[in-house]
Amino acid sequence: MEKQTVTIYDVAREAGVSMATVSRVVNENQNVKETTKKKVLEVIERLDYRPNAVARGLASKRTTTVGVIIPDVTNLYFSSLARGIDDIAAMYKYNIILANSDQSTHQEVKVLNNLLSKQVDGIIYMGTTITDELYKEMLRSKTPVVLAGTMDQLHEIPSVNIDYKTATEEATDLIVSNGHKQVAFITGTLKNTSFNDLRLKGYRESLEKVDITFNEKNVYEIPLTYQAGEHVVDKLLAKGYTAAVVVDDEVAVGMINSLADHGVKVPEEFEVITSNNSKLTKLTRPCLSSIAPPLYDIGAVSMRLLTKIMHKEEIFDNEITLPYRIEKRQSTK
Amino acid sequence: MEKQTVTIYDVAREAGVSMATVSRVVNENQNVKETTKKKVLEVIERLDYRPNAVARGLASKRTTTVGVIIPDVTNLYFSSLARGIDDIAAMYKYNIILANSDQSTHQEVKVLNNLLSKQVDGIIYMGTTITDELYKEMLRSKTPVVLAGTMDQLHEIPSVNIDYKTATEEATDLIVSNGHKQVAFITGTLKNTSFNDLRLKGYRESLEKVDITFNEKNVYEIPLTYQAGEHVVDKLLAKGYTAAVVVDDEVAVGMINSLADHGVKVPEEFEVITSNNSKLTKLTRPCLSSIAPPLYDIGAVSMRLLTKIMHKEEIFDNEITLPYRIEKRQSTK
DNA sequence: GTGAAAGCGCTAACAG
DNA sequence: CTGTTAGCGCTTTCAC
Repeated sequence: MEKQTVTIYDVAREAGVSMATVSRVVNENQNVKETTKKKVLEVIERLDYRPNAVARGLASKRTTTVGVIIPDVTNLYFSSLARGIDDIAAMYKYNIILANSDQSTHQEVKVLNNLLSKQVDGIIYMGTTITDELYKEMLRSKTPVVLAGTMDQLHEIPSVNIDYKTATEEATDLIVSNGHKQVAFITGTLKNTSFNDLRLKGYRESLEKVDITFNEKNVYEIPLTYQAGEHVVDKLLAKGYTAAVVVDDEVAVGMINSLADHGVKVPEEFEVITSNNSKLTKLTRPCLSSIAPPLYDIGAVSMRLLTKIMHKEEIFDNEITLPYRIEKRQSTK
Repeated sequence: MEKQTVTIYDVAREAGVSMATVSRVVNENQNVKETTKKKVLEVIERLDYRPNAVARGLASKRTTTVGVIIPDVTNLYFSSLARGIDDIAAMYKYNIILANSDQSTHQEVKVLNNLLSKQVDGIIYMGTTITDELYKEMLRSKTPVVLAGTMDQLHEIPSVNIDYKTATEEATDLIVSNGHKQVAFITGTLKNTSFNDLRLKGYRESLEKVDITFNEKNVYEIPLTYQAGEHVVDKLLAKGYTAAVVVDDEVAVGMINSLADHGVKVPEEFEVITSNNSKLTKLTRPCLSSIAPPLYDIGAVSMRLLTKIMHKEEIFDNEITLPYRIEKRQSTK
C-alpha cells in the first residue's frame, strides 16, 4: 500500500538543492534565500509533495498529535468539551486521537498506554472518576496530561474546571429559597471523584444555611442515564420530595418527562435544577434551569493549557477555574 | 522531551537476542521458539517496554490509525455514527483521528490532506454534502475512503447508508394516509447531495400515490438547527400546513417546541415525522415519530468495511444498504 | 528459529 | 545561506 510516492529527496533532486534546504522551506525556517525558497515551493507544488508526518515524528520526536480520552462521544456534555478541544488543537496545528473509554478503568488504562505508544505529545482526559490505577499511570507518564472538566483528589495534574461547590450551592440556594424542605440530590457515583464530592458539599452547605439538616438519605447515587432519571422520580414522589438538584442533564430530562407523565406540574409542584447546561436543557418543556459551565471553553482552555505545557511556556496556574452562570429557566420558580 | 526511553534494542540486549527476534515476539510472529519468546516477554515486562508506534509506522508503512471527518461532534446524529466507528476500530486495533470539518469545503479539503500527511491507513467521511473539489481529492487518494451515512453522486466511493428514498416515502405515507393535503418537506441544502435528493424523491412519490401534486413551494431548505426549526413553524402555520416531513432531528425538536408555544396540538392539529431517531426524539414531549436508521451500525459497518479494504479482503458490495425501521411515536397519529 | 543489515522519510546538529 | 551526515526505533528481506 504505497501511500506516499514523492519524498523530500525527490523534491531536493528536482530543485537542485539538498534535503536540508527542502526541510527548511517546509518548516518555514528563515535561513533560506528567497529565490531558492521560491524554487523549492514550485517543485513541491508541481510534484504534489506532502511531508510525511510519521517520518517527521520519528526524527523530531514530536507528532503534533494529542490524545483525548472521552467516556462517550455521544454524551453532549463531553462532546461539547471535545469540540472546544479540537478547535483549539486545530488552531495550533495539532490533531486529535479520540478514544472512547466508557469510563471503565481497565479500558482507560489500556487507552492511555495505547496513546502513549502512539507518541502523542499530550493527553486530555475527560471523565468523572479517576481510579488510583489510572491516576498512577497519569502521574508516571512523561507526556503531559490535562484534565478537562474533572480533577484529581490531590490536585497534582493540571486541570480546567468551574467551582463546582459554589455553583451547586447557588443552585441549591435557588431552590431552598422557595421554601422547599425536602430537596433530593441526584448524583452519579461518589467514589473516586473529588468532583461530585464538591457538589455534594455545596448542596449540603446551602441546606445548612437555612437550617435544614443534611441527611444522606436524600442523596441518590444513580447511573447517569435518561432511564435512571425516569425511575428515580417514582421514589422521590413516593417519599414526598418537592425538589431536586441534579448533576447530569440526561438524568434531569428523564426526571422532568417522568414528572410530567405522573401529572406533577413543574415547577409549581416540583422544582428541578441541573448542572451542565447542555443543549438538552433548552429542548425540554419546560426548559431546565441549570448551572451553566462554559462547556466549549473548558475544552478550549484545556487544550490551550496543554499547548503551553507541551511548548514549555511559563504556566501561572496549573488549576484553572472558569466562571459559570446560573441559568434560570422554567423548571424552577 | 524524551517520551520514549527503552527501545527494542535495549530489550534485545537484555534478553541476549537480536532486535529481529524481539520484533517477532512483539508482532506475534510464529517463528520463535517458546523459550526465547518467554525470555523476551519477561524482559519486555521488566523494562516496561512499549513499542514506538511512530517508528513502526515509518518502517511498515502502516499506522493502524484511521482518519474520521465529522461535521460536528456535538451533533448527535454524527456522534452516534462516530461511536460505532470507534468501537469497531478499537476492536481491530485501530485508532481514530477525529477532525471536525464544520461542513465547510475549504476545511474539509484541508483536513483530508492533513489526514493523508499523517499517513492514516484509511478515512471515513461523514457529512451531508460532497462538493466536486472534495470529491476529486477523495477519488485521487490512494488511501481508501468510506462514506458513512452519506453517498457520492456517482456511487464510486464505498459507502454505508439506508434506503433514504423508500424510508422517506414510507414516512410520508404515514402522514398522507391521515388525510393531510398540505405536507411540508423540511430539508437542509439540496446542493451536492444525492442524499437529500433521494429523500425528496421519496416524499414526492408518496404524495403522488395519493394524487397530491408535488409543489416546490412546499420544500423548505433551511439550516439544520434548532432555531431554524422554530422559525420555519411560523411560516408553515401562516400558510396552513398541517404536517411536515423533516430530515433532521434538531430541526424537528425546534418545530415541535415552537408548535407547542403556538398552542398547536401535536399530533391532533399538526403531525411531524423526522429522520434520524437520535436520542433527541425520545426526549421531547410529545416524542417524535421518526425514520430509524441504525446509527451506531452505520458507523460500525463503515469501519468494518474500511478494515476489509485496508486488508485487501474481498469485498462483495461496495455500497452497503442497512435496514431501517419507522418508529411511530406521539408526533404522528 | 535467529541474526545482520538495509532502509522507511525526515530532522538536526555541524560544517562550511 | 546551504550541504553533509547521523540517526529516530522499528520492520523486513535475506542469509545462515
